[in-house]
Amino acid sequence: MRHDFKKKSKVLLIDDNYEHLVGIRELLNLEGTFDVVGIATTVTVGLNLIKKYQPDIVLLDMNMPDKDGLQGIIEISKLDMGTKVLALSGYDDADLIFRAMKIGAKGYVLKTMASAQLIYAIEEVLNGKIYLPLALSSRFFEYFQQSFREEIAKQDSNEENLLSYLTQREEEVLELLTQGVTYKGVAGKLFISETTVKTHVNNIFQKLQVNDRTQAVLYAINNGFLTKKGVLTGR
Amino acid sequence: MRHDFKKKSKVLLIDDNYEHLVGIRELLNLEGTFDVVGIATTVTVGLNLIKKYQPDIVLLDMNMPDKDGLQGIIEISKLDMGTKVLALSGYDDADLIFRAMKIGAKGYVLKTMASAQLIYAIEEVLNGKIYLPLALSSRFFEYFQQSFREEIAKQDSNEENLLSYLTQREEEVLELLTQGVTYKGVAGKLFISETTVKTHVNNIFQKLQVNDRTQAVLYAINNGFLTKKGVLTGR
DNA sequence: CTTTTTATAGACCATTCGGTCTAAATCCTA
DNA sequence: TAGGATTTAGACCGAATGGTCTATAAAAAG
Repeated sequence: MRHDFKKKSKVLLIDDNYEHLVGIRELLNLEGTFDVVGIATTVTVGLNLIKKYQPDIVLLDMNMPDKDGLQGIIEISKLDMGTKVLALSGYDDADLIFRAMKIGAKGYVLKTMASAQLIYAIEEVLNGKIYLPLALSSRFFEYFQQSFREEIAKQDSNEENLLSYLTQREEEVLELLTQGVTYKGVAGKLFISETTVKTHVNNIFQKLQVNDRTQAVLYAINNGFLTKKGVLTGR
Repeated sequence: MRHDFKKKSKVLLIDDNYEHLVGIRELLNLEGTFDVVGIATTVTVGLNLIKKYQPDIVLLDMNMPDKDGLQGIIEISKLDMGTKVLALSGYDDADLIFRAMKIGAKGYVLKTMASAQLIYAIEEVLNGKIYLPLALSSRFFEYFQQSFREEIAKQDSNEENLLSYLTQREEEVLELLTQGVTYKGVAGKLFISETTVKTHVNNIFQKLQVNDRTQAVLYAINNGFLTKKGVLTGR
């Protein structure tokens, strides 16, 4: 399903570089299928224009003087108007790309890109797709995998993961501990005596080599206990 | 920099469907630039072949009988031989794609794809790149953004986040609590009396509406306290 | 220049938690 | 079936934690 042909798509531009701003506006106007409803050189002004004109898409420069471009994306999405954000930047900073995509940008393009590519990116995003140039998506994936590397290393290391020494029952107890339940509470939920819970908990401490419940909970969280349980699925 | 021309790249195939396995082998042999050093119909056998032949790349079917394909990726990377994994699957399951990429797959291709595309994907991965067909990378990004949506929602909701009521000092104390430090420990680290720490902690409990330190720590973790502090950056 | 907030700290007490020891019933395995 | 692991549970004690109240000095807000 391609986007609506009858109405021109409403576009809003936010960039602190006025020359660039006007340049893009001219480019989009020449294209004929876009209606640039507003331009802004600050995020704050841009947000007000978005509220007023309800554009379909916003081209947002990541390097803004008044506010962080990332914060801009968050605030636009908080308006909850379904406005799509295409991030613009001069640099192919992997971390920036990752964070922009993470908080909901529909695409990320470099200012150095050919104008035809920019047009294409805008159209793709308007059609509900996500646009990342090949080079940037590579950077993205590298960063993505890197950021999960340590996390994975912990979870898959069956040999070093002290959690694997826990018995079934101890896991159940630990799971309740990670929900902030007290001895009494655990006893009630598992239908066993409070003393028994204490015994289990003490054994857990021994196995995880910690001294108190807080440390046990932290160990569990930092070593994939919850993700294994499916409590935090999707992460 | 393209990959080495002098030596053929060593490829290993793991797929429980023998017909498919042989088909791909023929395809790669015909291509002439690949050396299929082994084929396996189970992950376990595949792992042994990898140890023996040290292939440059492994084409790994995600839908295996003996072990999960995801587990296969993890175990291959645990061999720590730099073996690249190209995931094969019959379905474009967003969750599966996401998880495969998360744990380090260098690419993901559908079995229904044209053989020329498969060849291309293998070459890209061998050249150190990451290959995802456009359609799949869209699915990936959708899933990616979806999985971070709730997390973001919490962190940016300044209005509902009880953490914002904490004073500077209380935040410092809470940060130490999230490291499993005791009253005595906090007192020592902040150079204040133990009583003072208790006062702060009690105030924190009031503000976060919890009853004990474990619950406070859990609230902090679940509401972006650590990520704001930059402790878990990159996530 | 007041008022409020924040940071500090003590006293007191009840509750919870953690450590250790013992022990019985059950389950699993060799 | 004998031995080991698991789950259950009690007793006892000291240490840590949580609740409440009061109070002072400094800092921030008005």
